[in-house]
Amino acid sequence: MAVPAFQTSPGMRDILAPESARWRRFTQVFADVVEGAGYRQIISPIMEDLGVFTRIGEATDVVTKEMYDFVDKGGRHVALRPELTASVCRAFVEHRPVTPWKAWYSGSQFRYEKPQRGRYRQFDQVGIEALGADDPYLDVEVIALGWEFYRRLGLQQVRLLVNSLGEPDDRARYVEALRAHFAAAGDQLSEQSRVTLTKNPLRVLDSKRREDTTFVASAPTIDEFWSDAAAAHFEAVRDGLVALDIPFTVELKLVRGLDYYRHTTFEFQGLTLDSAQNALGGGGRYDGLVESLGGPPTAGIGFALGLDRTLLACDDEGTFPAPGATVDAFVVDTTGGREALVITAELRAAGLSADRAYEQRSMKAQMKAADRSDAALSIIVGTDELAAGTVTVRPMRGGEQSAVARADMVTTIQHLLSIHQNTEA
RNA sequence: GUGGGCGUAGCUCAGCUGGUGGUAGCGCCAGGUUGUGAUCCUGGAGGUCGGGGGUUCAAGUCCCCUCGCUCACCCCA
Repeated sequence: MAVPAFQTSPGMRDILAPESARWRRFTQVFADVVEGAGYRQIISPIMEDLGVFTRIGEATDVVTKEMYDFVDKGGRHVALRPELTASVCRAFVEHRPVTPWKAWYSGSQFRYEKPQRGRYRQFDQVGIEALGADDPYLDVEVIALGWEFYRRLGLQQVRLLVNSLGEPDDRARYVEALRAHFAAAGDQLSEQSRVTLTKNPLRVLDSKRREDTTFVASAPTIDEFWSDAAAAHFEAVRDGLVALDIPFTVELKLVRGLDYYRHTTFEFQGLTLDSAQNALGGGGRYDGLVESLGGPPTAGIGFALGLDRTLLACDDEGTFPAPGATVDAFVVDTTGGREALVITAELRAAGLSADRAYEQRSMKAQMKAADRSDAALSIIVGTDELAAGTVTVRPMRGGEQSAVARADMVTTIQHLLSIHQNTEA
């Protein structure tokens, strides 16, 4: 038997440069936006007790069939986090920070699903959560930060959908109305939707099957069931969005997949992504989730934005490209490599980025490597330079090369780089 | 989880109805240029044709299984 060629597990992958640098920048841009609004980072464990996530809702697919759960060696039933809102609420209960508590996060999450483009078993999201404030204008702030993030990435083709699921009682009455409506359709409804109806009538609204479209279209809408308080809350949210000039569409049949939402829900759709995976991100208000995790009654709202799909949208719009990698200086040494070792260390100590070649390759090969590194300068050391105590500094993007005394090398290079930057700017 | 499509060098791909030695481009390495990259020329390395089994005188090409990717459903980021 030959040695097996290992591959990543299904739905999981390696992110190599330059895409990895793009991921890093993605998170950095997000952090800049939300830190500027008073949100502070939380780094939580990648797995939790299973119970933390079952509070998301026993009827959600995320809990019932997509959980990466197992029993560890201590007999604890744990799960890789399928989302981060529940973890953040668990942390809130555990640490009881002063409210309003505003946190942001980034990281991998796991759902055991059949992989598809833009849908992986290990996927990355960035998000924010604001706990302890029941204020419709906080809803607006949260939505606005998501909107601003897309703007910073350069995305234009994003649509914001908003809805309100009302208060728990409103929602319960609406669910009953939906159940009656779809039940009346009998077996004209698709078989799968009839199954969904028994578990979670709300999600029948999400069906994309042709048999269901007329019944979905004629279904009652949530606005008929809003209490006065719920209607007022949603009215304030819409008014706030208008005040901030954020365009939105009220979508009364917008049903998010997680059961804990009440009042405001919203979703950002990528208009260039015409596949079924067009949700770039979404969120909503989840007053009550903290309580279900053993904490005091606490209001909460937040969102999560998917990294993969957002980057696909960026690709489509030709924005936020992967940054190119470059280096200040590449050291070419034909005297054995010892000089290159010392010179790169000296340059790095001076705060410059420096790379070099290995294995004593030919000068031509080393120059080729210098070119490939996209270095601004190459620093050449041959037997002549070694004897004279100099190095040859060669600009790689045009200009004359020159001999420089070793003692003046760093300052000369710093000078050349600053000139170079000025001419490029 | 269900169904459709695909799987040939590091990458992008030729390979017609199974028939004599598996393409090409890019990339990589070396030489042309006894110290100078990005251009040009020449040469070279690199392939279990995803894996396994079967049909056949003969399989990259047909059949079955399997793995992976992809699209739709489901669901969602």
